[in-house]
Amino acid sequence: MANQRPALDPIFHALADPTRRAVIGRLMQGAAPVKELAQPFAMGLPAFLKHLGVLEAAGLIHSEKQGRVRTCRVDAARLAAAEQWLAEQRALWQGRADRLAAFVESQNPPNPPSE
Amino acid sequence: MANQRPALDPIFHALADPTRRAVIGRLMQGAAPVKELAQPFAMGLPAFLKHLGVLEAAGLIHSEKQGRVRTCRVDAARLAAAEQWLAEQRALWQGRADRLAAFVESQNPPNPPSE
DNA sequence: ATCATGGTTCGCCATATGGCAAACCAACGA
DNA sequence: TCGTTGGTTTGCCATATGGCGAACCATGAT
Repeated sequence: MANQRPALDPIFHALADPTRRAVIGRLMQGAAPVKELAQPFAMGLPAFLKHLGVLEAAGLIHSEKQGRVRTCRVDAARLAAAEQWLAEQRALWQGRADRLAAFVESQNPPNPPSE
Repeated sequence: MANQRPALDPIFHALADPTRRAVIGRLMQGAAPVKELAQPFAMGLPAFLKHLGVLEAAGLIHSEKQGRVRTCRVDAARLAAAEQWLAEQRALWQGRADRLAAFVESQNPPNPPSE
């Protein structure tokens, strides 16, 4: 389950777009063909296919074509890789000595350690 | 506490670069001036300052200048925003009907939701 | 006053990104 | 067979990104 570290660059890049995040959100609820995925968006198919290409290049989705319909599904493990990097950073931050001090002297906390 | 949802686009975009992620990782261990942050990288200062600008535009870091030294510190809450989005997606995925079915299939059958 | 240091700004360039329109291909369905 | 549907490919364009070098400030040290 703890798969090797995939390239984070393309993963984060793929997530840095609302269209692509929406596609992820949709696919998290189940696989779907391209047309259905594209339907909520105003852009044309070519532009949308580029987004799918970015997602697939990042390994966040896989697609399979049967007949003339291409069905896409998400690869949750790749998303987890991004989440894991973030969790690691947070662990670093939480382990900091000055945070401990700041927590102790919580007189006027403008940024409490609330995740 | 429940911070409002910052724009995810610039956050993920800022993270989609190894230089910027390294800066984050460095700053997670404590604040640092620009020169020290830039030192590990091969690029020139102008290019590096652009990276800092991207990070700061995303709200991931703040910087403050005293004398001629600019000191940067990280804003962990912004990172948490990205982490939270990912966690939400994972929750969606874990709640999926077909995943539930796959699990139930080997345990006991409460009620299979149709799709 | 002068000089070194730490940043900053300013053009400039190559490439990547995100979008379009239009033509095209491959499978259904009638 | 022929039209429709679902995707794909092919230019093409505007803007953004990531890097450079060089000139430029402002502060701290000598």
